[in-house]
Amino acid sequence: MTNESHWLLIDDDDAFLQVLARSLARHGYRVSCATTPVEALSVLESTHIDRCVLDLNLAGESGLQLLPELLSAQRDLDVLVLTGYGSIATAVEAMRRGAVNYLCKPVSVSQLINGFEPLEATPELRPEPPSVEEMEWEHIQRVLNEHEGNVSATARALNMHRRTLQRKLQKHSRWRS
Amino acid sequence: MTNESHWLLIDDDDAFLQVLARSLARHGYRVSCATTPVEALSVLESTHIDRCVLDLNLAGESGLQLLPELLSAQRDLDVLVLTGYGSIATAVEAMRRGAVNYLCKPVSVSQLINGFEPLEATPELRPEPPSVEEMEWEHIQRVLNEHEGNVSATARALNMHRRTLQRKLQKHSRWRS
DNA sequence: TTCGGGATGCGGCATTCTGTCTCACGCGCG
DNA sequence: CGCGCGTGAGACAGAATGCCGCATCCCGAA
Repeated sequence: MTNESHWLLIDDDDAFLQVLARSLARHGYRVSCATTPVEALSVLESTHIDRCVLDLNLAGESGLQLLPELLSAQRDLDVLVLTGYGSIATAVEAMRRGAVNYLCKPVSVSQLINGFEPLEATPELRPEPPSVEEMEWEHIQRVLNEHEGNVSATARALNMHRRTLQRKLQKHSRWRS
Repeated sequence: MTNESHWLLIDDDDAFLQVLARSLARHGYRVSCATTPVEALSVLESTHIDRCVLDLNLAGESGLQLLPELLSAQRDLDVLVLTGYGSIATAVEAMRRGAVNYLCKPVSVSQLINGFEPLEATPELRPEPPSVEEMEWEHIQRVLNEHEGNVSATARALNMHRRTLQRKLQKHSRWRS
């Protein structure tokens, strides 16, 4: 039962990329890596890819922007969006742009592989009230996204001090990555 | 410039349904309502619907389950999922099941209408800058209501200490009322 | 080119808020 | 009655916040 799927991993964190690539290779997959949008697109031009793992937090450009470009480069591509700081806003946006799934780090390799499977029986996923912290984080993400990552503008819009927002972002990025 | 779109609103909260229906009617839309899955499906059988607003928190059954049934009843239906407690998991699941968008209550009517627009037509709609404090308060109110005013239960659901919730409620009731 | 405005990251410090523990009280129930 | 549960509130250490400053960058106007 060999697996012929060819994966493309896109993430600006090289260490993470290598670890993940090794794990997938051990599962019998062919794996390519890219750390930048241009690199990813050039891979797609020369190779046929089955499954693509896209990190949203690419240095500089957002992976959200890259997603449609990937799909137009190869229409039958399955793209799974992976992110360190997940939010509903980016999740919906990613799905609307054609991702097949959206997961938050840290994920296990099996979760990742499973994430590409079509709608399996995922029953009883009923919404439960999120904690205020999750709520706050979601909201911050949304507004931050609206302001294109501008921390100062986001802090003003959120009516909170820039220093406070800074510290919140710091803490979350530590815990999530 | 009349608008011929026919909407179907599905929510088990009748009051919410009526308010929303009235607002949409004022915008020139034709609006039907349903409070149960069977009711919704029967509407779809007799009428052609353009836009469907589906609440995830239907009494008993999850709206997530109803979503594919709606789409199989009418294939060209645009379904926007609306939920009180948003989460990444349900958002992704809803999108995978064919929703065109996923929004969290409370939403304005303009947000709702805009949520049906395709991505290209969604430039920068930023009607209000919601502050993080307002967000927190809204959320606390909603969960408090859900727990019928039980402070202890609400604190547990919100993953915060009862004492802290107590103090927040106190402060708000003083300054606001 | 220089200059000014704005964004960012970070240190420090006084003030505020939160987590935790504690007690007292009320209420329904077997 | 005792028991469980919810509520309100005092006290105090530790964490978070508001607010100052300073040092970079980057970028568009002069």
